[in-house]
Amino acid sequence: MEDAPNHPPPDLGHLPMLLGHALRRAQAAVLHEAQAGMAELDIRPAQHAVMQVLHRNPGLRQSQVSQALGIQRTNFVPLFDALERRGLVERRDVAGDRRAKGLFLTDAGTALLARLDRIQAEYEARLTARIGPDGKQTLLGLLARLSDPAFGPG
Amino acid sequence: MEDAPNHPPPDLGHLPMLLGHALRRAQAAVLHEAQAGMAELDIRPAQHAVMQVLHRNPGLRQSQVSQALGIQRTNFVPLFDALERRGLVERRDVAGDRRAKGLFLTDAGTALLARLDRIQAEYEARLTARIGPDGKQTLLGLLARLSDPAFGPG
DNA sequence: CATAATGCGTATGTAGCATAACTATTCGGC
DNA sequence: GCCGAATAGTTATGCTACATACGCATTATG
Repeated sequence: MEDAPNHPPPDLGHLPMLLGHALRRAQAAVLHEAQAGMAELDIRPAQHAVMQVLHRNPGLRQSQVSQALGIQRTNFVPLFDALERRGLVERRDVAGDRRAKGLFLTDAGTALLARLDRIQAEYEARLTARIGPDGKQTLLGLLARLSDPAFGPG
Repeated sequence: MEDAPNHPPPDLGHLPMLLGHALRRAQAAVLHEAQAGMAELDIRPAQHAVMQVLHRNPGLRQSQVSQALGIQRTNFVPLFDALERRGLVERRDVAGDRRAKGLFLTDAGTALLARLDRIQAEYEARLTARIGPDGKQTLLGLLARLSDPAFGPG
């Protein structure tokens, strides 16, 4: 027959009721959609986020950007290197502290960011369509409380 | 001073309003908590899930288990190998199909699973406490709709 | 000025996820 | 019965994410 072999779906027990499991699956699905959209531009979501932060905060130090995004300083380096090799961003020396590097978007980076933002808006809209605007707000609130216990019932 | 340097928090723009971003952070936080609980037993969440499925569905094939959990067949092998080396599970030949292997928990595996389930219940309760039982149900519903578009508004 | 702390970078290891290719076995059509 | 397609499992490999330890230059502190 079509594609329904003798696979009676296994009994997953209460696994679908576990937050970790549901989160993992949802995150995988969403990530997949995000990557599909940006794959043609060869930019990963984390890199896009970096570019967005730099657009609003030119000159930030690496440690500030990576901390703001929850990326480890050490893993930030190759991620940013790849962007710099493509001429989308650059490190400039900081006046007054010769250790630090200020991070900036180039013109090419700013241009690409505009395209990325448009793509992002599209799939964000697709996702929102699945749960409705209210659902999205509710979801964001719940996720924030899970991420950061300090959020309380806010 | 303590640990409040001259870091004025960067402007993240609408990044916190993005589902992908919020999901990634929440998933990282929850995964961290899960791993912390099971680290002492040297079992990872995916392995625990496999054991749970086998407990309810003894004799399942590898492809069925991995498909049910959203793991690729190919990555399932080393994951299961590790469990088998520890004597927690086993592969048995299947009558009627010499290609297939039926998967089973051993007694040791069943015993360990009980401990894992208890640990899991604990941190699941901790997580639920952060958002309330209603919040959890709402969250699970929204995540399911994100994961699987077919879920519709059902 | 010696020492600690900071900002950045390198090296390394592990886990997760994905693809291609292989063996053994079973199935389908003839 | 035989041959090609499909299936179950496995191996090999690469890439990304994430974590830790360490080193180097520079700056801050006492």
